Amino acid sequence: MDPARFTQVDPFTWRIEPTGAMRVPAIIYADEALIQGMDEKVHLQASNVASLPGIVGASYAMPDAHWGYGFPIGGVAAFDADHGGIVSAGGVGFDISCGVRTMLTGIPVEDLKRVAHGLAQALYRDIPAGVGSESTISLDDIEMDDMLRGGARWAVDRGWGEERDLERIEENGRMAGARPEFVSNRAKERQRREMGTLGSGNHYLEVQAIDEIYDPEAARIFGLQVGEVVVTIHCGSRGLGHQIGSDFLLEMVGAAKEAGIILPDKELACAPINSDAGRRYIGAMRAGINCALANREILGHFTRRIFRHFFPGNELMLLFDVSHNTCKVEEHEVDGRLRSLHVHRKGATRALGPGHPDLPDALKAVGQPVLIGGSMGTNSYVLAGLATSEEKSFSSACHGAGRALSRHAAAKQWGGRQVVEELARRGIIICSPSMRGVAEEAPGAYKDVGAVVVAAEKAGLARRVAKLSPLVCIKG
DNA sequence: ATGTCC
Repeated sequence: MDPARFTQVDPFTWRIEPTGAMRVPAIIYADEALIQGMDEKVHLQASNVASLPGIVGASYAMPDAHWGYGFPIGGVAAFDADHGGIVSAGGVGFDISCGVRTMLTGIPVEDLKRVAHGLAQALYRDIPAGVGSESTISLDDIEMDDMLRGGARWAVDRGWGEERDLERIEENGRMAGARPEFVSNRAKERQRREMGTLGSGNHYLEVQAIDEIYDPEAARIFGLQVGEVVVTIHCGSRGLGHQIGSDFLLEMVGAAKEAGIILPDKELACAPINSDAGRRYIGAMRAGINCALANREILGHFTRRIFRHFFPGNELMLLFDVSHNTCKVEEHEVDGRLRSLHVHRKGATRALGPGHPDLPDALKAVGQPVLIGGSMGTNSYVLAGLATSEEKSFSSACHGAGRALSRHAAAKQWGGRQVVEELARRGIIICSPSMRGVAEEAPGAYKDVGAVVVAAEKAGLARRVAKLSPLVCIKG
């Protein structure tokens, strides 16, 4: 995008003044190079979101923002129910509660490398990955509803996780207010055999080395040490979340019309928070959040089992589990007044600063771990929340590198085998059921995640704590 | 993202 289309507030803040139907400004956090490389559609989509009823503050886009369905991916927007605020399925995203968890192994990189090939094979064999992948777990109707109400808490109670994980998961592992009765039977049917599966696209399980520490005090509290290994899992609510999104997108087109909301783009379909469709979506979406939390907890459990086979007695400690596709009710200070807002984060990570009451005691001094997934074969980062992000982005930060090339363009440019071989030469083991998928996820198809996290840090959204590099990647 | 178009 042409930087001249913005009012530059500071080197990392770019503002679109309200024009036409926009009720508030749109604000993008990025450096000039990221703005120049950013999808043209982000300007339009962030402006469109700013026109929706009840929006508070501004429509925000993170440094990794790119074109999405209606709302940009990397978008943050908060709405006030008492001022006609809306909720939008497209503002959450199709993969409800897609997110990242990182687990600490305490294993030195040298020890891991000795068993890397066997470990990769075992992970690939036991972690179902790819489109339509199914696990050995099958849920009947009662179990399904228990899972949708209980999230990771349910998984722990069923023996697929550990009690102490829960305080390291957003919402302590269980999203309150979930309403399984508002989730369609079709959505539940799709999920019946998909618990504990990775899915496809940009989802992965990665064994990573801690390469560099930027903030020694935060790293110490997070338990991150250079030369040790961590495991990061990126996935979401699989078929169930996707079906909830599809069901309600359709319904919200009608709901918006009924409420007299003029949509600049049909993909912004939404419903007033205080409406039947709005309330039902929120209840169903929260059930979708629990599905994703349970899914990542089960995947963590499978991972522990495999690691213990190679490293007897090893305990994988959960650093944190955080979503980047949600709509959550949160208290935020706006113009000196505390307001209850429905905060949509679509491809944006919650990033609570130090001292936030929702953080576990052990993390209060440094702030929330903000887990930034790189693309396959590139670095990932662990950031920590900053107090400044509260007023800048309703306590949100970026979520990953963001695509530079479309899936189609990437598949035209590279072959899957070629990508696997090139990464193997750099000592990175890739296992995937889909060579087409590997080509689409080639490192060159993504922006530089390093530039994204520096921009997030300089903009005051979150600060860098550690850099991770991949050793083994199980790719969906 | 997604039983990648019921």
